[in-house]
Amino acid sequence: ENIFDRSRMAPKTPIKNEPIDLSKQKGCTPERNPITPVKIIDRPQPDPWTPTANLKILVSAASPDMRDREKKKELFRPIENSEQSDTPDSLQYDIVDDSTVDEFEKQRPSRKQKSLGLLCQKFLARYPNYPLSTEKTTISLDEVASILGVERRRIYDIVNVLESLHLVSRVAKNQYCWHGRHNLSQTLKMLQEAGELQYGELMTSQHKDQDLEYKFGERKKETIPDSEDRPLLDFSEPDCSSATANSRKDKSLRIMSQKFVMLFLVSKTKIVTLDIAAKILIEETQDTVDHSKFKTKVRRLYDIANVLTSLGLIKKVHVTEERGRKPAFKWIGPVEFPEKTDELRGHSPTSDPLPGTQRGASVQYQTSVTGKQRFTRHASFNSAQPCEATRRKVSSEPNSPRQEKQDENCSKMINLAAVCRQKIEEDTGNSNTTLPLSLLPVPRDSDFCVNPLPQAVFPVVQADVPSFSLPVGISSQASHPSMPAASKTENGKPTLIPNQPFLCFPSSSLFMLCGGLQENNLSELLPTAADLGNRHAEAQAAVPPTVCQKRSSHKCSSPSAPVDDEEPAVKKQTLEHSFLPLSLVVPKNPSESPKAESSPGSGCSAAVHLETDRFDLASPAAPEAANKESIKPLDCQDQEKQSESKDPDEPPPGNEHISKENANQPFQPQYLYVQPTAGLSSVNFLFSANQPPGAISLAANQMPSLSVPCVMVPSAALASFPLVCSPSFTSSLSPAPDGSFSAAASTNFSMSSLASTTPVFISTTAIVTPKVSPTPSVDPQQPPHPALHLSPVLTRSCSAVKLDSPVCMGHPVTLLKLQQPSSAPLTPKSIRPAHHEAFFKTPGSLGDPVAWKKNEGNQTRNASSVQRRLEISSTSPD
DNA sequence: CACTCCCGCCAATTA
DNA sequence: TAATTGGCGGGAGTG
Repeated sequence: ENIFDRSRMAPKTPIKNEPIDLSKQKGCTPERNPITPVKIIDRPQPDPWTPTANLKILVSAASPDMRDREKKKELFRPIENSEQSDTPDSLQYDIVDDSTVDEFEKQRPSRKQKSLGLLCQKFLARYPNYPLSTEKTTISLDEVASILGVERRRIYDIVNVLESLHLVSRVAKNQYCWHGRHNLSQTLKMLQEAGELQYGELMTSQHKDQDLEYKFGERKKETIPDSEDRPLLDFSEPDCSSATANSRKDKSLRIMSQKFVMLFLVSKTKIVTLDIAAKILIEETQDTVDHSKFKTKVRRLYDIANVLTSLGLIKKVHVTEERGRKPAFKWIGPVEFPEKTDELRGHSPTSDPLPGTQRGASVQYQTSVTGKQRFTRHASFNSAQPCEATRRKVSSEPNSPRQEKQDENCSKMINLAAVCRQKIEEDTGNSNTTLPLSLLPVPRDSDFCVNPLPQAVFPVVQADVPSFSLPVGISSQASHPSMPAASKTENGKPTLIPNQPFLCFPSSSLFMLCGGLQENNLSELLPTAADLGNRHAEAQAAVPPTVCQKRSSHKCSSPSAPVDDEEPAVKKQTLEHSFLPLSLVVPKNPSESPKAESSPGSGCSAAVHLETDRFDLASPAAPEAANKESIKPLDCQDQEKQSESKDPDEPPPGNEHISKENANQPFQPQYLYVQPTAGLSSVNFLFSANQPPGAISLAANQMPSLSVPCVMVPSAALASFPLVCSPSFTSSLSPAPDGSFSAAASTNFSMSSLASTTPVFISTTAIVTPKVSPTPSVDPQQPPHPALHLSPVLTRSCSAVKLDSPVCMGHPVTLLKLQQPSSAPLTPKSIRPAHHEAFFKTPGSLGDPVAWKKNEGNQTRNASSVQRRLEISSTSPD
């Protein structure tokens, strides 16, 4: 009801009997006072107050009961359906009201008065739709239950649905955090996308609902489980989830709710009949569905529908078909989301007139900046929370900031990945190509990270554009809400992102990821960087829109995370050997730096690890991410050595440290070049091995977030491209015009090693396209850019990515092997180990092996990816 | 009678 | 073991 205007928010309030305890509303905005007789109808009525309204008000004032009545009416009326009208309705509505009003007997609490819908309204009335970000409103189940005069059970029903839409998130036992609708659109967008993947075909293929039905029958099998069971939107971490995963927890209401919403979003008509929804939602095959199950499902759908209705997202209608009239619900919530995901999806980029990147970016940017809350950064996003399991465990503690970051990071990373991927495809022209990384957020996978990222968000780089760069989120957004500046993408120009360490070279499908060297500084830098970035961006025009943040850590992981380092390490190694044929190129500086010392091999391994591992992991999030500060050099020997000279352990105070280096010796970044292996055929990765301490770090715990400046180059590309990337990116990126940067820049080229391999150059300096005017120098002091961290998330995303990412749809993507513990072939099937399956299964799916298999196409792949995820998680624990 | 969907048992999970 | 969560379905209101 209140959805649209907050101004009107106040409403309903007083619940019938109970005295409300305002105190409990911790965060509530002051404004809300009770009572507005709101009648809002679906239609946006600018001015709520109609003559009738006044009347109503009076009435309500007079008696609470009356008020209730009114509410009910309001609530239900719209539902009552009618096909719809727009304005007229309201009028009628009012009229009707009056007439009918009397009928309602007030006293006895009719069933309706106890309806979930009404209850939900009351519930919602207590919290602002758009709470100030500053205030965190916590919801105590007990309190609410008592206030609303209902049993807790009912509150769960409401909260679960709200949680599925991320309007609230569970913080701890009995405690939920109210986020409001800030992220609703993002969530919906995600759902829509996810829905398209899952049900899209259905919908598209047939327009009619009826058809859908039929199709469903067939399709149901296919649609399966994996995705289904897990909360699509929950951006939880996969890993975690896997562990506990299946329990009923994530099973029903939440997921059902999301699926239900997805159906609406996917449906052209925006109308979904209950029975169809029920059928679709029933995991089992349709045929098997026993009636009882169906009935149960329907019951649940009503529950959900009531809540959604209260949220103003749907309304009840009836559709008449041959068979008669069937109950149905119509989506009345937002339909269009800011960006179309499609762009990402695959549509040929080329066709895009604008440089997608920019465009998308800009959009996103705006979005984020503006009203919507940056999905990325918004705290509320946290809701995204890590997998439930995890969450719950942690439940006692309120969301840690970390989580937030992670989420954000995840999303950013994903975006980035998506971009890259797309880019690759574009450049390559070959969609089929297997990409080493599939960064795209897959809906299924999305569980983990995906937040809100609307794919659309990703800026897609257009072919025309020479290069694009993605800014990686810098520090956690939290710290910088203002990231926006960075995001502008003004033109497609090259690449540098102010904050962002990643560079992608469009041209040859090369992607460069450049990390600012020092993470440490990031935090500090960011702000500055951002500013600079803006300017810079403007000046240069190439601004990356997305906000990828630098790193992400999983909340799960804590720095101290228990996770065994070793295992991951082991895995990594294994992987290395088996999978990655790496050729490491370590360019050393001719210069003095001792760092160079590291042997390529070592470097490689380290680097590799980083990459690989993180693919999944759940491990502890690298703490580093969390703080910019602490990232230390990884285990890389190289670094260590390097660091030794400096102080390995100590993360240099960043700036100084850096400055020194720059001054004295240019950085010499080492890059690891990963040859395309079977799996990776299309892309090569270059990671710089020697970074200043800050640059690459593997967290000790495996969580390594990788903050590495790295370059990914498609193998093909290598041949042709000369790519230059400066690890120290800073200069280029950072806006700082000062010339500090210069030193570093020119210095290192270590062509030699690279040369052997390819024509690619990586230089310390950032040399990018011409456009980027390298502003000469950045302050050495300010390490302009945060190093890029591949957050676990990212990694994970990579690994996790399904073969078919939604985005890719058609293109099978190969997962990075890195993740795989074993050298097994990449094929999806082979990949999944039996035991994994177990994890994978959802209650529903479990039973039906056949179904499982059936899912071949996408499903299978998905499954595999999922499994993979699971696997990892499972293994590590072991 | 068909829809809705409230109610609350009771199992799974957590604390 | 106690408390939370939440699946589930009987069966009661409503129209």
